[in-house]
Amino acid sequence: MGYLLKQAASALRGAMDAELRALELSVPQYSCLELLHQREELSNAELARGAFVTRQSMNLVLRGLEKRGLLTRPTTAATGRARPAELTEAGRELHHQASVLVRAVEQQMLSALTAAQEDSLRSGLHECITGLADPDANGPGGPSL
Amino acid sequence: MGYLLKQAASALRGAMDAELRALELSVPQYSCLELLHQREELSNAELARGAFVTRQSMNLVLRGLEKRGLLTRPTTAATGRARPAELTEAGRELHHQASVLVRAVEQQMLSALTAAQEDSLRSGLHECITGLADPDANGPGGPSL
DNA sequence: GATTCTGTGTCAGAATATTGACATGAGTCA
DNA sequence: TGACTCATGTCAATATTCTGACACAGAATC
Repeated sequence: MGYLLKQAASALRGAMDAELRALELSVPQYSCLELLHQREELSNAELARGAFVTRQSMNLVLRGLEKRGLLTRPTTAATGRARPAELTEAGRELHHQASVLVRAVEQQMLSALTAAQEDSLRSGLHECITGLADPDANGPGGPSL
Repeated sequence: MGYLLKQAASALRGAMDAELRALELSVPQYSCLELLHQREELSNAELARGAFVTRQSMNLVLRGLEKRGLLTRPTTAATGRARPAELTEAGRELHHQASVLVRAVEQQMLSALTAAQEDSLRSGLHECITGLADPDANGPGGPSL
């Protein structure tokens, strides 16, 4: 089962990578754009958690995107150390193009599934995530018993 | 949905990584051991495909494992250039220890799912994989329509 | 008010994976 | 036989990511 999950994720990433290459975007870069599209004003650390990479990796991604003029970050933090990023017009435009490609990949991935199956898959994955995230979910008596 | 898949795969990998660290094994290394356990006599390229990495990466993994005495490869190829790897006794032992840990992680991941849900998830993932693998599955008329 | 704790951004180094390339062996076909 | 194609193993260089570490800002605690 774990193997299946890995295989599916690998296939998805490969397909996304192939599509996004036309826009000179990597998967983490697209993830960053997508997250900022859904909700602007996200800090580096928040983006890193959302894209499942470390703060350091996201920092490099962010710099690259900033250098390409796709997003802006205030030079000084308004509060704390967080410098929330924001998409520029060019960033929004590129994200739109990319999202079309990614959406097509997703639809192809789900093309053989009915709506009910899709919903079941969604909830199943969600259960898997919460199962792995909460090591104490099955009681404090000990996970192995 | 793609996000959920990525999240689940990331969580699984993280959990596996944390467990396998005790045995000084990385996830690709474990994948290699697992593949060889299921079927011995696998070449470098076959292992690479099975573990979703490139031949070059698997080559490094294989060398590391060979240096640790966990597997052996003939110095000369019997036929072609393929030098099929084989687990040593130490390799089988370490794989056994690792598989116990990984199995526990998988069970925890699936702990909140019923057998039926698990089966549904399995088939759903399988459909996703085949959907991404066969770009012409929905007919040669064009994927976008 | 001082201390601790948590969260954040960043630097440096190492580990890892990938792209690109090349040589070798096997099968195919004219 | 010779040319072609395909798969494999490996090398080199590059790119990406992670681990470890440090400094800073705010909240919590005493």
